[in-house]
Amino acid sequence: MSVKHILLGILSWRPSSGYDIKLEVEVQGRQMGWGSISYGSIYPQLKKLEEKGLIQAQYTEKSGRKTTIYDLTGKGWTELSNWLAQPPSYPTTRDELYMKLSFWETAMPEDRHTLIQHLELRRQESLALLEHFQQWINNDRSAISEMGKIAMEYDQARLRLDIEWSDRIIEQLKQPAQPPHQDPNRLFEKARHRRKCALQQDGYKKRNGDQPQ
Amino acid sequence: MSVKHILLGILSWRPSSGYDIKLEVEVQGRQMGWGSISYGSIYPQLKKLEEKGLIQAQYTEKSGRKTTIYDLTGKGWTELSNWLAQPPSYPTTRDELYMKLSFWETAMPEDRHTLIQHLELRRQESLALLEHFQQWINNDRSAISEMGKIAMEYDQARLRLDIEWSDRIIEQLKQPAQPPHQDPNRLFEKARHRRKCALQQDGYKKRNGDQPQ
DNA sequence: TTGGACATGTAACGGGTTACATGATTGA
DNA sequence: TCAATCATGTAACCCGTTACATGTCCAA
Repeated sequence: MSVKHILLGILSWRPSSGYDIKLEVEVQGRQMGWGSISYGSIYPQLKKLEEKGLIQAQYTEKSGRKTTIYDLTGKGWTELSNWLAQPPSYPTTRDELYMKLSFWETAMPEDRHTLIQHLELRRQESLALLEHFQQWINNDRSAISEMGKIAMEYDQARLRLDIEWSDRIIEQLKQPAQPPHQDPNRLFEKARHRRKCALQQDGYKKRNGDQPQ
Repeated sequence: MSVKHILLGILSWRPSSGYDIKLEVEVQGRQMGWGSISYGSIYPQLKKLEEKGLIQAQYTEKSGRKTTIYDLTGKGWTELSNWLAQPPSYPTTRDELYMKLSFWETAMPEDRHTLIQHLELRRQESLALLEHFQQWINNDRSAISEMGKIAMEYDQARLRLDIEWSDRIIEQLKQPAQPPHQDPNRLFEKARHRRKCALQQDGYKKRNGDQPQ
């Protein structure tokens, strides 16, 4: 889950410097849905892993520049295996768009246009990622294992679903607003009222130069 | 993206105490893919939001117990709207299973069984979540907006895809191992060799009581 | 009368990013 | 010679969780 394991994993592919790792994560991470990892995270962690004897430094020259290449030790390989054998925890995604979708009705029901823009942005980003993928998977430069391929195909399927749903939601948002699917306690009505009152009161305060507290 | 906005969002649904919010996030968060938020995060943040004048406390009695109910102020509502109007950032998911899938080939290619177990666990978890959803969406107790419904349907579609793919991958893993999809530099071969050497060397050290460093 | 839900808090810690600092090499 | 890339690091900070502390009310 942590940077530590990602580093061990990347080093299992090939011996690398901190700089290499950063680049690798930048590229691979794009696919995998993790963003990049900062140097402030990588270098200290590499030191720690070396102290623990999980990786080993080798000071070499690489095209004229000196760099420190790390590789896994036996202990490192077994540590990596142990981690892989642990049952993975269920992923949690904090999708800002999804959250905004859930709060939209109470906070700004009158403005469907902005929400459509958000969805179009998302659609476009997913599409870009999908294309990036499609050219990656057969680029003949990168090593892709049997499982790596499966994982990528799965990712592509997910992206296609995302795009499909973006379209579907945009379509619906262009139609006139529907009443809530269900609302046994008239919550949305109340929320709208609370909002109106709160905004009015605020306006009143401003007009009279009232300071809160 | 932060706790702050989630709190404002939840409070837009209905005025709530810190305790209420925790419960709400527990239930809703299940669906939405965010986990829960700790009290250590909620209460201090509520104080801060009150200081900033985004929310307002009201000390009341609720079925015999005194609680502090917060509600949005006008300023709070506009802050929430402003946030909603910001283009959402593309979500990053750190899926441990996905990562393990990518590292599996180099670190433990011989053990496909454990990986199958991971996938079966994932399949089962996704299925449970899907069922939870299906009963939620028509429970006639919760308020579900037009967009909330769409979001949930999208989630269900995603979960069904996840389950479908778990099955597909499990199926493939039960077949004999395939060679890499592509590997122009014989990376996987090399990795296997590096691993073997590293483990042997480690074994050697142990046999001779050699201390690292 | 006791355990469990309700209810609120805080201090220490952890894991990460940001921003900053430094310097070597290379190609335009 | 100057900008870009390669390369490594650190200190301050941010945001959140964990663990702990405290107390009330209700039902079995």
